[in-house]
Amino acid sequence: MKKEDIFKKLRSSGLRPTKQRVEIAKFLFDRDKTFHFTIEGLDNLLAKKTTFKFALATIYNTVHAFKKAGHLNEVDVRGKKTYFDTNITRHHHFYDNETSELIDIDASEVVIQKIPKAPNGKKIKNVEVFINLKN
Amino acid sequence: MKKEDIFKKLRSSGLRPTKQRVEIAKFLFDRDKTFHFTIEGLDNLLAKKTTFKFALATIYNTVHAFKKAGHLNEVDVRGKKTYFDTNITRHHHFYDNETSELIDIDASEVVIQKIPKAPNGKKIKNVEVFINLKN
DNA sequence: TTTATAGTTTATAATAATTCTAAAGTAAAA
DNA sequence: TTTTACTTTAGAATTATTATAAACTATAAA
Repeated sequence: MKKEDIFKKLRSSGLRPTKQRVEIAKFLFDRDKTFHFTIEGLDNLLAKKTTFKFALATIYNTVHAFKKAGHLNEVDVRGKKTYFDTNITRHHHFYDNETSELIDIDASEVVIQKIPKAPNGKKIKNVEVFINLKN
Repeated sequence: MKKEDIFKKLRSSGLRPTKQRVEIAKFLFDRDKTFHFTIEGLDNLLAKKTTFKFALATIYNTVHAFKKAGHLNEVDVRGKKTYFDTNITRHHHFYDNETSELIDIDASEVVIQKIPKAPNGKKIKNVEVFINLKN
């Protein structure tokens, strides 16, 4: 992913391509596979993998800005920390309780035959399947 | 639900039937329909609906003791607060983002036709379907 | 029944994750 | 350039939850 593309990605979603945002975007989006993370985890990884120094608040700000712009998804996981996912397509998750690890499941791998209809006046926004794993 | 039954329920799961536990158990389990709550919500309701005074820590302790004993389930909901559910059978949920309300879906109302197999050496513990609602 | 003991409750302090604040810094517009 | 609006930052504040340790209480033992 070229620097220009990152700039475009940021600009097109109304985000100024600051040093911090570009570094974080490079780290998050320049990869082949989906990446799941918590803010704390991202903070640690950025500290290790980049020479740049980020305020924790900036990581919160940036991740939320990316999420708002649709570049990141938030995942429902039981527990205190919020998980994010670079996979923004509709998909599902395995969750390994032992390791607190999330694994993506492509939407095509889950077929639901029957589902109840939404209650009074409501509509179904989306259906998430969450598969808990054990050893 | 008679007081004796509550005593039994508590004793049989190794919990002394203290005043606090009996009151909270009555409030939680003596109802026809499933009840979903957060600790904060339960605290407010207990303050309104009972004459008894509970320390917040006791509510946390008690709810966790009930959960550990299998009388309550914890539900995965995005957000800071932990949700609990008096429905301890395997089931699914609607979640109404507008009102932060959970609605139970009976297991029989969801039929999944296809599901991926668990990764390397892991087993599937359970499958949760979470249906987000919109207006 | 008392007494002992082990489990409970309580107020408060501590912790953890996250958000807020306001000052200093920086990208882009004028 | 200069200005303006957006960003970053360190640290304070907030929120949900857990830990602590002293007072209390249900139960077992005498």
